Amino acid sequence: MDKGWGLTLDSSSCNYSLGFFPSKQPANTANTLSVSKLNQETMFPPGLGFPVNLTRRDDRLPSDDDRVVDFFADRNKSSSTPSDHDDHRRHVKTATAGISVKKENSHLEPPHKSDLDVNTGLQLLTANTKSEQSTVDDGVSSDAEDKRAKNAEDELQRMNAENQRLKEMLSHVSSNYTALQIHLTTLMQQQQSHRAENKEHEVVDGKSEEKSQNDGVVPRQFLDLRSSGTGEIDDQVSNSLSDERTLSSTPDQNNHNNGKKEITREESPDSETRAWGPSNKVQKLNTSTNTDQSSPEATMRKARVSVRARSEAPMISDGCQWRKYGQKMAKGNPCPRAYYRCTMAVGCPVRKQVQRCAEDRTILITTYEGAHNHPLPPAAMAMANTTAAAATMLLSGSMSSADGIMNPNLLARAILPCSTSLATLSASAPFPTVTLDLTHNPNANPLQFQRPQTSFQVPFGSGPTPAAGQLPQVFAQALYNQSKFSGLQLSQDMASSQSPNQAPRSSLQANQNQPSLTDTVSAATAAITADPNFTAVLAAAISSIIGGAHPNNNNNNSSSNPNITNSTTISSFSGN
DNA sequence: CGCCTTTGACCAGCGC
DNA sequence: GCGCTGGTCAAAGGCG
Repeated sequence: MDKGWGLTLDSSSCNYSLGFFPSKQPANTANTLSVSKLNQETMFPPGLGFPVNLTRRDDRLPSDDDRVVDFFADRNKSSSTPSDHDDHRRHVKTATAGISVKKENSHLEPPHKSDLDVNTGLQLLTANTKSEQSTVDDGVSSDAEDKRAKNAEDELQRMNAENQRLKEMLSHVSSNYTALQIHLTTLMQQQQSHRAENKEHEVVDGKSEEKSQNDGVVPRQFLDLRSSGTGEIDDQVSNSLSDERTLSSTPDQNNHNNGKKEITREESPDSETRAWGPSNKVQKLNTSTNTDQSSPEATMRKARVSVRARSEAPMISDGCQWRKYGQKMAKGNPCPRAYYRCTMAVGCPVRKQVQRCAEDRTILITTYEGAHNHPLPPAAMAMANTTAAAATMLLSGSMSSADGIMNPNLLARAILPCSTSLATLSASAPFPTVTLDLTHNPNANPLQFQRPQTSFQVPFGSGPTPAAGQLPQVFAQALYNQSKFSGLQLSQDMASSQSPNQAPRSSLQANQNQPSLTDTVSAATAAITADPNFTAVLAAAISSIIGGAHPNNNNNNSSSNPNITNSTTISSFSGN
């Protein structure tokens, strides 16, 4: 494995890891920061675009290496009375503050005892308490109590010191991330200026690039921050980003798509892209001031994600609870448009419109607006994170563009980098809108695929009808397509037919040529998409990588879903 | 009884 | 200013 950012999925330990891999390091020895699926409080610190292994130990959850749990187990065996046991439990919980950080073979600094396992002290405490217990049993009184108090005090001090060290580690990681982000921004700016000089060339290159995209040969690896030996950001990403800017700045380039409805500025006569609520102000806002950008909620409220999916049901099942508050006949569409608001929490700003497509009434157009301000059930995480990520990228893309115009190609490919025909941006609409066209789904349902050895269960909530439950399928299909082009590599038994050294592009070809591998990929995709934490990680990663993304995504806390039974390494960030 | 849908009224923005 | 349109509100009624 080369140097760069990567995401590893270790389902055997129920961990996702997103980290920076120094050169030639296997994933499991990389300087990764892992997110424990078992912990309910997986954190995505606002300043950090990637998850940090700052997890809270939960003694209700079993873990092989959780020495807190082990300690309690020992206490359960040796404790004389329940009250005594509870006292010890409280004591230890207070001492450890319930926070542990595990760093795997850090290359940033020499391994430290506390880095390897913060709970080491607990072993000592266990030994101490055990010896104390026997002492008490022998009838020796005051000296033992003093000794115990002293030991407890020492432990408290030690834990405080450990906590301090952990804080330093966190700030160190945070500063590293900030430095990387600044570096990325600088490189992108340099590339952009460089590309601007060669704009004439870009016009020509743009044609060939568009052709390649239409052929579906050249993937956009939107999470590929793999870098060269000096830790610099891959040129491909920078080129890609600057290419996008160049292309978007020349609208004519977007029309070289053989008449297909591709990533273009949507000239939709459909009224679905019209103003929505206070959105009528948007045109003013676009032309006058962007003061609302200072308000994340306001901007999130404006960004809209429209999903087109085939469904016979009146409304797709996305896991959320909605209340219909209005229905209108929209111009140009004989089908009424229904307005829903999220009722999973009081004051949740998320709304959605549901309307059938005028041209094809089997297509249900669902437009989401806003970000949930409450925890979501697992069934709702996929959709919520997808829309939130799309909205975040839409806004961040529009803000980060040099000319102040959002970058449709980049954004659409960031959402669905594999299939440019699936994502459409509407710049003409009052609101910046991402349209995910998920109606092109000729393949079999990957979620229904089952490997002989492994069976993946999909936790998405099924709708009242099969059609109503189709949405996760199309999302999985979209991700499946993405995986085909982003070099999704499966390790061990998941992809035994593929060499681990195989280049991602080769894996692309392998995917196209080998049905078995395609099935494997689809199965893995199903498993991955079935897990809401993955989408959370993905959304956070996307948000952080695209740059300046609004980190206040509330969709990062979800319950675990340890359905994946294989150890899978996603090297979709690998590129060349 | 509480929650939900229905549906007409109301409001705001935009174009003529 | 007026009409059109999109979006929201809220009263009324239905349903479990």
